[in-house]
Amino acid sequence: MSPTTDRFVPPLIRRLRSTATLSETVVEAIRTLPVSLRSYEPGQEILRDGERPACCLAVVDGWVSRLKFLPGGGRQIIAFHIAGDLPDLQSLHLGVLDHGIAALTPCTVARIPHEALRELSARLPELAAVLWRESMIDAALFRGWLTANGRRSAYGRTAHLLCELSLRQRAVGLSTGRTCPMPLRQTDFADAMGLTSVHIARTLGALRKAGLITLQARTLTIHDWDGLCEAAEFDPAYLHLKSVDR
Amino acid sequence: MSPTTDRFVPPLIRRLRSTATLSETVVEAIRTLPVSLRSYEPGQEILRDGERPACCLAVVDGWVSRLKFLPGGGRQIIAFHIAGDLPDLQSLHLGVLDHGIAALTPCTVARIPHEALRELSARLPELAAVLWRESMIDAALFRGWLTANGRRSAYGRTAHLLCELSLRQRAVGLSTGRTCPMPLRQTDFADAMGLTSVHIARTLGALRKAGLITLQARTLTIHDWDGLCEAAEFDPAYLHLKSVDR
DNA sequence: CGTTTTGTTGAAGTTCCTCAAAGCTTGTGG
DNA sequence: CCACAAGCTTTGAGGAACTTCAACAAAACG
Repeated sequence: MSPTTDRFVPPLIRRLRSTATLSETVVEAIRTLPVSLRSYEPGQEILRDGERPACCLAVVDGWVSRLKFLPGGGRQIIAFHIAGDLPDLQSLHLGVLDHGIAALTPCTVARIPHEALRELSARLPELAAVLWRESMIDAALFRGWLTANGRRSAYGRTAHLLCELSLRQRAVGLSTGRTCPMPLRQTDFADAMGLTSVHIARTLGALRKAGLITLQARTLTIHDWDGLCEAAEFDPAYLHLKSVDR
Repeated sequence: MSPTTDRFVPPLIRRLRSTATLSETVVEAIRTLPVSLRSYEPGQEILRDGERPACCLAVVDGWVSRLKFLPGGGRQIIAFHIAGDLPDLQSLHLGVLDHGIAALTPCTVARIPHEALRELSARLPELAAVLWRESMIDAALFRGWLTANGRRSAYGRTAHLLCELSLRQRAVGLSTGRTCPMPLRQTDFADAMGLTSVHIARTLGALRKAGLITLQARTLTIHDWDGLCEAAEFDPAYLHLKSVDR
């Protein structure tokens, strides 16, 4: 196996196994995919809104965000992605990208040619099903965010996002215990939840004062998971994880 | 052809053709799908949150909404669906439903067994691709709503939703000219956009006073499409329609 | 034609925003 | 290793957007 494959495959498999059962055949097939790696600096654009990419992306390490810009200058983050995620699987069937993809932290991203994915899926329906499922989970997260942002207060919304990001990292082994990486700036929180960074500061302060979390040095510690879930009205069903142990 | 098929197929084909090119083979294949029709009254539940449906739905006539309820009593509508739409295509690969599906108006819905869809897609990769694409467009709408609700004022948001619903109906031949059906109550607008129905009343009043629309007798008339688009910062790209003529 | 649902309007309250300044981190070059 | 700059976070004060409560008007429905 090439060193590229060795870096690219483990996080992806880990992610796919967190939501579905993979046969060894599929794992072996994924190992044969021809990918190229590239690294990005925070803020750097990976794919531009309106592009017609010929590859799908897989996050190898670091964090990636997907975002839309409004003509009037507004910025909305629509998703955060961690190692193992496939942030633009949809481009396989949609052609034109309807949002941008950018590095949130220093990160490494693999590019998998559409061609290769299509061929392999055609030969291996099980792989096609896994990918389709993965793209459906992507959509489920949008639904989760839509209701979080639509019907929760700033306090509940923030708690909800922290629950989600903590659980997703835990599900792929990027965190254990009560602590996890949390590299988002307050402007990132703000643009994800449709608030201002000033209000995020106050809201995080309130969550801290309530004894639910601490957030410093890009690390989140959840002191009271049940309390945070309650504040968030958090129901992890929309993440479609195989096991939701805590 | 059975009378059931005769009612079910035309709107679906019309919808699929609005976003993709269909071969005659695929159209013929769709005609062979075994479906059953059922009618619902406004507000009636079609599928319940948490269910594991064994069928996909296709809207035959009327409007359907997808929604989530929060423990605290909040209600968020995450999508509106019109004739030809496939409102829970995702259940084909997701198993558990993470939201409810309900009738918005009197409507007729077709049920297509997962089994039948899977078999047919396996035999006809072109059909699988069309369905996958359709489910990706569903996700694209969530992204559109997420940014609309996150980064637009009530005024812009409302304008945006009206633009979308008008254009989607136009794309499948459910409206022509400046007018289209608009059966939503103000509470439906409110629950879709994360606002209160009282504020919707004021916002619709403002759009009316600005000379952009009139909305009465469940009919929307857009007097100034360009003006409405401008107020909405509307870019139809996220609908992924084949032609966006106006 | 009465009853129920839906829409409109007013007044007061809350949440969140804007503007602004100060404190804190993080990173960089000397 | 320190000094400084740049970016990020915190806090305050005032304002705008949206909500709540409430009453009434207008459709829709049987």
